[in-house]
Amino acid sequence: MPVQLLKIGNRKSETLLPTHLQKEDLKHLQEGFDHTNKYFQGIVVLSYPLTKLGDGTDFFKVVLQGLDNLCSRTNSINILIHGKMAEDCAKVIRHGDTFIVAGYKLAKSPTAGLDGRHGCHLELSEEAGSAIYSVAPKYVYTPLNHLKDGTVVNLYGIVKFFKPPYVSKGTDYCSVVTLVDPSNVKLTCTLFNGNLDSLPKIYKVGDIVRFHRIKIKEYNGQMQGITGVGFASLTFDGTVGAPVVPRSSSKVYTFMDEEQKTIEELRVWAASNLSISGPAAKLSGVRPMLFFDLTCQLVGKAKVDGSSFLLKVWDGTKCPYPTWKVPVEARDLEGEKVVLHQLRNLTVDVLVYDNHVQLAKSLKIGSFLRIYSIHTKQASAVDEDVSHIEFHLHGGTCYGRGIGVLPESNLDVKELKAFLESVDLADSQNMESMSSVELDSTFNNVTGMYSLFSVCCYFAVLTDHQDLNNTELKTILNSTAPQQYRIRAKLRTYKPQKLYQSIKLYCSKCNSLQEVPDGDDFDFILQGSAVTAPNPELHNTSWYDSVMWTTQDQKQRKIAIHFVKHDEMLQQPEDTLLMIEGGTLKEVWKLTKRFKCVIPVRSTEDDLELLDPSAPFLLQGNIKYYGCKQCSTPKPIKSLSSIAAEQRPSWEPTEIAQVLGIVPLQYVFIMKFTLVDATGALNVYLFDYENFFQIPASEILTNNSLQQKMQMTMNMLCPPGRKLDDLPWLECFIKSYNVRDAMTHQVYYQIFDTTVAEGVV
DNA sequence: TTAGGATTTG
Repeated sequence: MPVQLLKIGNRKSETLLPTHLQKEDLKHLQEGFDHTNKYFQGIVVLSYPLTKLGDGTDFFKVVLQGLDNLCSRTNSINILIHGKMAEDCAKVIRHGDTFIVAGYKLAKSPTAGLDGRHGCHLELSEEAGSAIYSVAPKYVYTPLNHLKDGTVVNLYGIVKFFKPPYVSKGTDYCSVVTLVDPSNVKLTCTLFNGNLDSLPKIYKVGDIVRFHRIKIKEYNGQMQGITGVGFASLTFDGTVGAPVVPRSSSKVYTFMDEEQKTIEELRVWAASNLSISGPAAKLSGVRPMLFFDLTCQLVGKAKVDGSSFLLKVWDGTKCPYPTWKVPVEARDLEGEKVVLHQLRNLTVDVLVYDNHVQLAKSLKIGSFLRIYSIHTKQASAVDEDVSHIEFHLHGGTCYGRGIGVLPESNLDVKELKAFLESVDLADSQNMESMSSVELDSTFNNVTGMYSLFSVCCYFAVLTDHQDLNNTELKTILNSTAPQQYRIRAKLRTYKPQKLYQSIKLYCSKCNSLQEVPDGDDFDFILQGSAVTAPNPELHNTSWYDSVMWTTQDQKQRKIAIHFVKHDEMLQQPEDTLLMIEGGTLKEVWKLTKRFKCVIPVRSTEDDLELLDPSAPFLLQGNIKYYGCKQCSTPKPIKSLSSIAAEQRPSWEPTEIAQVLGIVPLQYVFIMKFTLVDATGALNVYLFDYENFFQIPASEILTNNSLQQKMQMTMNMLCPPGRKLDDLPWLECFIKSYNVRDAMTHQVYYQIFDTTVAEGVV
């Protein structure tokens, strides 16, 4: 049996001492007594190094002192541990810890005369059925505003700043960590250890740490933390609702309900009191002249010179600028040749300098890294017309500059891995994914634009009805509706010119169209609903768990989050639906980054309810889902529990809308195209969810690159500043239909079954 | 011992 951790106290999740065991006093540890169901408890006052006996078995000796008479030397007893148990015990035992031993054999101590300890010793081994329990000490944690010079304390803190471990100029690794806690006091800690694993495994600002036995010293008029004997740390993800799983710097640690509660409270405090930045930058989002943290996979590495080293990395997205390639000897480049070639358009070269070289050299190809504070530098080589972007990890550790290796269990790594597996490599090599800068420069340069069109042209392709022949526009204008046609025409102009204005919300039940509300409307509704405090009686039901806290600012706003459970368990954040009361727009937005679905709600006397019908009833990723005010008849929130009870709740917006009695509005593109051919001109409407542009209308408002893609498509269909003769041909299907009222009759035309695709002239 | 947060200038 390995050494078990035991907490003496009254909490339910503790490993309990078997009930048949009874405490034995030191004075009863005598030959002739029955020790079968007895245990002895004492404090470690001395331990000897682990050794091997003549027969090769491990042997470990500790001295335990009884609790009743702490001063007397005869109050201590030798404990001799053999075999596997000796090894286990040697790893965890620390001077001053309390241990319980049971199932021991008692024998006369041959050294009693010399060491003055108890006349008998206790022998333990796994084979003899012995057990050792380590009694978790009751730790006291000092708030950061109560630290005193020269003390050794235990503390919790939220990481406000950190330098990932780096090789110091001495013998150890060093990591600098600045913490903050609800007392709003900061503490910068300088942590040293020769073993990388013994330093806190901090991956991002906002992580929460628990430090044990950290030395407090005053330095430059401020308190400072520094590692000392027995320093140990645990690190946790700081996201509200994420699983509370400690990343440990030591093999054995205590972590129970009380600690879990502390972490959850700190997360909640941090969520409303600290501004922790949003999602990390991707290569597709980099701009010149900035510093950013990159989560990526290492594809290749090479020595460059004495003070710099090359890392070739990718994150599955394409940098929108031309990137530099650091020239290295082929024989110096480590990494799978085939992979390096396959990913050549997606990898970027990061040059690391000085103190980072040693760590960079030791990195394994394929490992997942977070490179902190990479500098993107704009530069141009003598023989290049356009500038390129360079990635540098400069020397030094300012601003946390450095490299961290992330384990595969890390949530960000899991997400990145899944994304990397989904990347279509063929896609990165064709023109469609030509970086936007390359395209921009093509468009800004007339010669370039024409040359692009001389080899390729964009036009609409027909997805069906291939049997239809082309009809001239004049013929269509002279025909009665309704009919369907295939046409070949040029796009002379279109409305709206500001493409984002083409997005509307459409109700398929009452056929109404409306503008997409802007963020301010939603913010206003959220502020209004925050006036009603969450009703605690509605918290923690059979199908959701609730947390509530009050902001520390003057408003003393109460926020409640209800995490919907599945099978009585909380799900992973990426699968979780949660409901929030009293949150601000920013807080709601932050939650959507981490959790699958967010539903803003407010309390009534007997159930939660949706906010005003003009607010989104659901947020998923970047998308806000709205319901039709006329057609919806909202049902109580508890109707959601029926989806939560499904075997695999998928949290589809349509399904959520249905159970909540909401008729969802759909995002659509509405545009007016003026088409011309040799015979006439025709105004045609585009009403489309996603087929025409191959872009979902729901995503375009929140996605810059999709907006760029749409603009590119329109520039292809209707190149600005071009004469009519030079416009590309567009083929599509249109249908005519009648709109009548008492006074008027009009024929309208609409594009259907048409998708924009690239075609060669 | 090391570093003690507060961007390199390749």
